[in-house]
Amino acid sequence: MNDIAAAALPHEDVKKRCSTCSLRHLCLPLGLDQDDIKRLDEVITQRRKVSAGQHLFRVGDAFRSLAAVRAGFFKVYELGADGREQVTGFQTEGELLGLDAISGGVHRGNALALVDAEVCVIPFDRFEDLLTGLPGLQRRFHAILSASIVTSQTLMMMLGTMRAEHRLAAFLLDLSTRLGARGRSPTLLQLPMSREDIGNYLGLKLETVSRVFSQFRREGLVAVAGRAIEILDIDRLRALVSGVLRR
Amino acid sequence: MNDIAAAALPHEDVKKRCSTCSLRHLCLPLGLDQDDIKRLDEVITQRRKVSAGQHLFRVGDAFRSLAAVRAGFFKVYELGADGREQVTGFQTEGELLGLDAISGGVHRGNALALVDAEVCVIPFDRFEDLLTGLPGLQRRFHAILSASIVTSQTLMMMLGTMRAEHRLAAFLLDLSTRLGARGRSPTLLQLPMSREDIGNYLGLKLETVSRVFSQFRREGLVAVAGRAIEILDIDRLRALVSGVLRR
DNA sequence: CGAAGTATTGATGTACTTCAACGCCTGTGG
DNA sequence: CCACAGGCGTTGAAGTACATCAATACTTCG
Repeated sequence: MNDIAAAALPHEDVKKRCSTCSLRHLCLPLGLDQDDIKRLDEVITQRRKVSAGQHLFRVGDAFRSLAAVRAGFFKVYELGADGREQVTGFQTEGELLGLDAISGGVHRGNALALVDAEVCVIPFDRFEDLLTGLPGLQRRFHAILSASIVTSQTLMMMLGTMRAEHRLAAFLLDLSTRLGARGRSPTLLQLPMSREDIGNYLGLKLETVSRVFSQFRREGLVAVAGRAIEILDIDRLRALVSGVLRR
Repeated sequence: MNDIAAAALPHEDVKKRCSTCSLRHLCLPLGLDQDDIKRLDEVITQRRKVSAGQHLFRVGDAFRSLAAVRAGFFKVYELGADGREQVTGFQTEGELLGLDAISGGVHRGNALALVDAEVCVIPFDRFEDLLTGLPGLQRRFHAILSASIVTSQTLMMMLGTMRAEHRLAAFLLDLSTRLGARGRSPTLLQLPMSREDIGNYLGLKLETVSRVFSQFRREGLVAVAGRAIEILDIDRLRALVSGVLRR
């Protein structure tokens, strides 16, 4: 099963798709002309490398800028009053970090790089100023914020109503979709996070995650080799999530 | 215990606090001058009454405007693929409805008035145009969107890590805080929603909600008379949520 | 090679659900 | 006015999905 591990995550360079940063990539279809892009480039100048195991920011850090992930994978998590951890999301290429810190001016979560990563730094003051002159970009930014609300609500729905197998299926499909949209293989996934992280995100314990993976393997839904996952029957996975397959 | 029912929710008029609408109220501390307020008033002209049991919008409705709740209480819920309901939030005075529809242009949830309600209609196109000219308002709007993300994430955390009693305690405290901030009693709550709605929101069954209410009553944390709730020991309730009181 | 982190699998425990019965309240029609 | 139905809430008994505890294997790295 080592072929899976080898084939997943073709980590070639992503620079072709966005010359400066993923946010610019997000904005290109918005009718920004050369001038607008130049102004955007003037705001987004700084890049930052974050190696695996390092934090990009931590709870309580002053919020001064958003970060657009250029490469790599982040886990964002909070710590409850009694120290229990709750993972609130996994962010990869083209996704923004720090949106929840705009209100409050302080980061609410810890952003940890799960693999070596790189981000574009977007100073928020200057970015907001820029928005007032670029209605298309403003509109886009509001849509991004709104989409982030939708993502959280979808997860809420999962945590509130779904069973363990449905949650894991939904998780795999979400990852597949997001990676597929970024030109990666939608069926060969190299998970950057542990079973414990997945479980934490899904409101499950790591043993349960492991058991469900094994169950999926037995049922021929996926091939599992540690953190390398191949989706074998995406239709049945989808059917599981949509509740067509009840027990 | 009828005194509780009588005392809760003094439903007198709210016009004193915000002459046109709750959003304007939100914006007043932002250094908007008379001119700015006038421009805001020109955009927010329409009000709409929604009587109890009526929907303000439904899934799939075209998104053209946000709604600021002036009075009453809404429940926003989604229906899963198989018809299961998931309540994503309860909105009251001064809170916005429809933020999740900005991306996509279509409402993702159903907004149902639990009691007679009234909203201010905020045409979103014109509102966005207005933002470009009013940096303070823009900033405030971004903060509102961001706060909405935080709210969802907090609920995620609850659903993912907390036990039934902790969830209900957190729910009561959240309600208490929000109503308190709006000049209502923070200890005498007249819940506008059923046990089933609460359970659905918290990822629990209605029987469980009922049992936990009874448990809280036995422990002297709250007085319960149907939907009229009096918080008797807010400190112990807080201790429960923060995990200080483990079993 | 040994140590530490990570994953799998089994046995047992439990928090919550499900099923069911009953009481309370409100409204409606005879 | 009372009878009765339907919605909502409470409480008990039994069932189940997941957690917890525990043993073992795998993977990585010094």
